[in-house]
Amino acid sequence: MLHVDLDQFIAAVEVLRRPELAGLPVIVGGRGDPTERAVVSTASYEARAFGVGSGMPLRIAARKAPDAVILPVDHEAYTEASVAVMATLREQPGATVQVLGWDEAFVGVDTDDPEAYAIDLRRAVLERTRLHCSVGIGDTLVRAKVATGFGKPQGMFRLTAGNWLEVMGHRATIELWGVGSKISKRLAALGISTVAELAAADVDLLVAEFGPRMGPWFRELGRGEGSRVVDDTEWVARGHSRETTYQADLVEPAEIEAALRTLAAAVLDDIAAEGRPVMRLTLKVRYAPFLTKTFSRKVAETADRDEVLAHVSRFAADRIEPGRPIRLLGLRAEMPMPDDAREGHTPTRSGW
DNA sequence: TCTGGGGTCCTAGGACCC
DNA sequence: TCTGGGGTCCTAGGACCC
Repeated sequence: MLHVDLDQFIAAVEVLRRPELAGLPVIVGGRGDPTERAVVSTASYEARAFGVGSGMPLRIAARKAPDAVILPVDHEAYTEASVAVMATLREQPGATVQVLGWDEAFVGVDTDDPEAYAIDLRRAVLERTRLHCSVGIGDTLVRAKVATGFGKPQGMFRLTAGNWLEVMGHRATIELWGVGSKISKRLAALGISTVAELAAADVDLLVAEFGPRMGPWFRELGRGEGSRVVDDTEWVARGHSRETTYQADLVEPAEIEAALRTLAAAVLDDIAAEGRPVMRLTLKVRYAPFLTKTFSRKVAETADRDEVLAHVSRFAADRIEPGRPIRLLGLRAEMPMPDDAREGHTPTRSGW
């Protein structure tokens, strides 16, 4: 199977509609104002050369690359480009497409020459959308996904059971898809630093540290093993959420109430658009400067807006500490899964 | 340097039931 | 004195990804 990942997707979309930006350091984030609380969504390769990367506070990015063009995030433009890319992938002969995000997807295909297929696919995406992508080829989803990193930019790479350990064995576990900084540190504390060590680790040791599901799963990850199935069943959201970081901390009860209503309205609009009820609410509060609390409450299934709003108000009154400055509020609502989806696999994580 | 926003899944521990 | 065992449901929190 193949994994397709667009190169510097967001920055590339911006450059397409402003050709004069080609070759310049471009940073996209927040409302495009580096004096605000916001972070970098994407930086062009030219901006990355200054040490700017995704997730970095916009203020810091602007300091590192003072001449960079800083643009606001434009979700609609990226969604539109993404739709065109995914449609192109689905048009490829024999392709099964599993979308992972705006700018990446797995493509399942039965072919004797995946490299030739990948070349055709990259050309088709470029012709249709003027966007460049990189392709990973693998015999499992994990190997295909990891392979893409070695193909970037504008290239391709193949990882299989045959060369996995040769290519990945000596690398740090954090280079695996699904191992982040915390897990890599916990693994290191167990004496497991490299992918090869993880692949050969004692599964009981991993179970004791990470539990009955994650333990064995991490060892599979070290071996590059996992699902070989590209799943194109339609995505059903488990929930919807909104969160906002306020430019000035909230203190007054009235402004907190108003902020919550704004969040709730947006979340309820998303859910109403799907015609589904609400089953559980999660409230997220970040007290200044950076203490984050989340609270979760199951509610009687309802599609009634006022009822949900009343739940949110009561919940907030119960949980939010009065008088303490609030930097962020978030609200997530979860929906019951439809019966047909509930039975199925979960494509993102346990599907590996 | 000071940390967005939208998602998913897993684990632990307490309450409760038989 | 020492205090079952299994199961489900619920909430809080952790970790990861794009």
